[in-house]
Amino acid sequence: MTKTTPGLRPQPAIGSTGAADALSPAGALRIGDVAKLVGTTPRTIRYYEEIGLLQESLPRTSGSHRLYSEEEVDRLREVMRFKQLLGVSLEQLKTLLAAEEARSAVKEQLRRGGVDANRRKGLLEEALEHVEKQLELVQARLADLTRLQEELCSARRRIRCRIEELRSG
Amino acid sequence: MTKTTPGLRPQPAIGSTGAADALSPAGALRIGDVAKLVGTTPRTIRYYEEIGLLQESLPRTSGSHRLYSEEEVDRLREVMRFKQLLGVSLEQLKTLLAAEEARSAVKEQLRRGGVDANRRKGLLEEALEHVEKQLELVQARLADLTRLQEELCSARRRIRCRIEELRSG
DNA sequence: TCGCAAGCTCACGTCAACGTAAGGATTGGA
DNA sequence: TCCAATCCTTACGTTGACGTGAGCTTGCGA
Repeated sequence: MTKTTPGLRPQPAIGSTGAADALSPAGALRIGDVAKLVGTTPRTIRYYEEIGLLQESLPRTSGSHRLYSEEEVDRLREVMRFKQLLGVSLEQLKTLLAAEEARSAVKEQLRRGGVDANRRKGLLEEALEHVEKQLELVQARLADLTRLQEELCSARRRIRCRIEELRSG
Repeated sequence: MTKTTPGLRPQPAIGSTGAADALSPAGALRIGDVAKLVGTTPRTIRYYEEIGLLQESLPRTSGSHRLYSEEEVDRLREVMRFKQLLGVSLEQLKTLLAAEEARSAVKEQLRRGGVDANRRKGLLEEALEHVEKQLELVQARLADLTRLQEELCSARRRIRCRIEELRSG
């Protein structure tokens, strides 16, 4: 706690330098605010954009400061969550999270009122595939972890039993 | 698949250059065999030894080739399992896996017939603490993964529903 | 209008976790 | 005995995932 403690945990605060709502697009956030919200650093966000894990954050401000919508914040949250829980590389995450892109493409198409049913169905099925792939991974990991947990529990039982033996025997 | 595909998956084979049982100590394995068994490389095993994650593999052959017992292979398996499932650094693993050391100390003491009950109890309680720490971590991870799984399941449901709507509506 | 915190773009630094190559010693089978 | 495969140590290279300035521009509260 010598410095200013950059804060690794997500901050519930929203306003960065005071009260700041309704910037250019509705509810746009700057990179520093986003970083605090999700518990990371601006550099990391830029890096994720650099390697194509996040889109290029268009549009920016009249200058060239990045602006983020709530959706993009959610996307970032997903990225970090999958990264932490599945322990996969960012490269793998790029393909794994293609689902989100399909989903947001669906939303986008919905908003524009484009009602090409075939195209929508295609996008939905694509999204479905990706989600199923994610599920497979998550469930495989869950199975492994559950086995590990069981083994640890029985190890704990055995140890407790031995201690008990020593105490009474 | 252009090169020789070093083989990342654990091999069920045991004999390395043919049939090799009963070397110096009973059932001793050489580093290459161990690597194949657990699905890694000799370099990695040496590295783990170098940073103190594995003990120094004593004794060696009359030359200075490392020899491993089944116990040491199991230890390595544990290391890799925790690493993959918990996604922690090797440094953290060093403290986290101290449990195994306590447990093997107990076994060691048992084999030697040393029946200092107090010492044994101490070791057992130490092992218990470590196992409980491991369990906490595993269970926390399990909880997070379970939530993620549920969310993915409901996302899947929603997508399927929409596809169905498109099909019949 | 001014000032300063926060952003931007290079570009180099870093740290963990190994890979890889060099040069030589060991092993176990033919 | 001999030799190809394996192993040894030492040391430098690499890759992913950011950290850390430098030098400059922007945003915004006083």
